[in-house]
Amino acid sequence: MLQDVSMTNMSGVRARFAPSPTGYLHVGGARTALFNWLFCRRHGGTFVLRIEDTDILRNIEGAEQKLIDDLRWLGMDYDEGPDVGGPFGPYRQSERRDLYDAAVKKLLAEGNAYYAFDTPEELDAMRKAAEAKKESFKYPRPDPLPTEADAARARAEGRPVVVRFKTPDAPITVHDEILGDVSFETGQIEDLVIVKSNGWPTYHFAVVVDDAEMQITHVLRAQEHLMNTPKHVFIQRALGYPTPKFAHLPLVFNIDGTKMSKRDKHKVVRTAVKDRLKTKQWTKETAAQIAECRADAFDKWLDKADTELDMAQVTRLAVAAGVVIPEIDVHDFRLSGYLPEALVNFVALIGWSPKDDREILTRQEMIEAFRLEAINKTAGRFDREKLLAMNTDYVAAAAPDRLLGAFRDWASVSGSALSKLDDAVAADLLDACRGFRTFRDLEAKAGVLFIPDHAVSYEKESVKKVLEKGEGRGYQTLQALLPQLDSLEPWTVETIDAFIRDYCEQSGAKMGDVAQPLRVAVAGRPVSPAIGQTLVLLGKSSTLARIRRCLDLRTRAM
RNA sequence: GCCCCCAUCGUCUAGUGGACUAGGACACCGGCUUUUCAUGCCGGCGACUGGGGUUCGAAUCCCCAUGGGGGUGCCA
Repeated sequence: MLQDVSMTNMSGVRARFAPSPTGYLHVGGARTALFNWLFCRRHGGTFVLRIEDTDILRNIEGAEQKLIDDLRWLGMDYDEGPDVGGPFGPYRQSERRDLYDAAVKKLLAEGNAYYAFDTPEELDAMRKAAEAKKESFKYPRPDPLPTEADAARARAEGRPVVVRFKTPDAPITVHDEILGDVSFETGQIEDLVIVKSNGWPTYHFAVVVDDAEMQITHVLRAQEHLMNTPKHVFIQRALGYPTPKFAHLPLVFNIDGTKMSKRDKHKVVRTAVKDRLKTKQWTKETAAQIAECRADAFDKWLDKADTELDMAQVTRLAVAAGVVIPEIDVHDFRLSGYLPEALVNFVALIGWSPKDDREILTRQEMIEAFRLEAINKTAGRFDREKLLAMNTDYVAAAAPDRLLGAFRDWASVSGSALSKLDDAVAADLLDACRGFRTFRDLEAKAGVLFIPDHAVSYEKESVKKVLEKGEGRGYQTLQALLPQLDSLEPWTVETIDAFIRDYCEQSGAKMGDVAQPLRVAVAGRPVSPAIGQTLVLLGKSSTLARIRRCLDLRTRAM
């Protein structure tokens, strides 16, 4: 097994991405995964996916699969992981309990760890007391240390029994590949819990054991873990493990500098809903009806309890209030119709740069240019505008096949009605909409062409402006156009465009005087692809049917 | 409070003592293209947090201040 690994991994680099299965992959997590992936690919190393599911209560059913799907969508393949196996498995911490148990046993036996029996309430009280005295709380190490017998007695009494690491009384300096040396004085680090009262290891302990057991050489993780590093190094030393190289990545924030969090989704919708309530457009009852939830749940949600409503309910409120829920998870961007390669490129540029003026880079170019030393120390902000611009560039530059494939993926994942189009029509649609920014935008622009003719609704303003104005000049144009379009053969972009041009020449009308009435008649609003493309996408019979219906609706209204 | 990290246009960044009147991209503003909406093209605006050093010379090195952020859990 080990020989097998060394044959394909000349550099010996082994890095991992270690998410906990609590939901979809967050863009911040995706960036961490990406840097690990780029680093491994750059050095011909091995990229490992490990699921950190030691907090049994927080694990969410199906989250692991979602994580894997998102990683795959982004194109980050891993060499070892829960679903692909590998020589250092299993790759779920919940399946590695024996390893942790053996390690604690060793620590306990050598006097590097000890039992503690405090209840959460007692700990809380100690922390509060310290805070009241403006002191920083540090767990008071008992002297003498409790014995195995003490632990047995505590268990018998029903007290919680945890194991704490006996942090050495020594200063420590850890080297970070990005930040340089970071020093901590003696006594700065408390005796942290390494085994919970339910017997499972804490993150700090499991991560150390697994990184060593999996022979991880480089730990690239978010900077929020910097303060954990000395703890981990102390534990590594006590266990006789080598210390991997650390690289703490700068954090990623929202554009306003706040932390990117799933709560932002609720926040945006809550603000919009409160606005509706304030302006009396909605009452709490109507809002609860829109959300399809109980009134008390709605009240609680409004009062900042995010967990009271689920995303489906919040989404209904967002749609009704006309606000867009911000994308936070990778999956959100997928649903919004972004290209994974654009997201990857964009995210790579937060905290890293190839050190020249290139911004659009292929995966291969990123791999070749990737250096740990080129990673910034400064936190970055997630600028959606720039992502959008980058996605627009990627869409414009994508090969037709690739674009079609991505469109198909988006249509099926998002459940768009456009998923029913056959390849030829979808390709025409993509072509007709050139310049679109996301697939969602494309749907907004041309989706109406693929609904039943009788379902087209007419935007009042547009009808007034384009059709009714000037004593119904727009309608008159449609009347004149109708029989001629009816006899137009064949029905192609070229023939339609030529026809409209001729019509304009003969009648002295401007292009807009003809195209706009047609557009509104056919789409219900003044927005659609170029008129020739629009009509071809629609097909001749639907075009005629929609124009007739438009005219008909007018007579009925009069 | 205590500990730790960071600091160039609004945002992402280039810059590692002289080539800096600080470069690029996004956003913004103005113009052009256009049958709509977009796209595209051209131009413009716009930054070294402050103060002390070091040096012939500092965006670049050091110190202090200020600001921002992270940590301070039987979460990861």
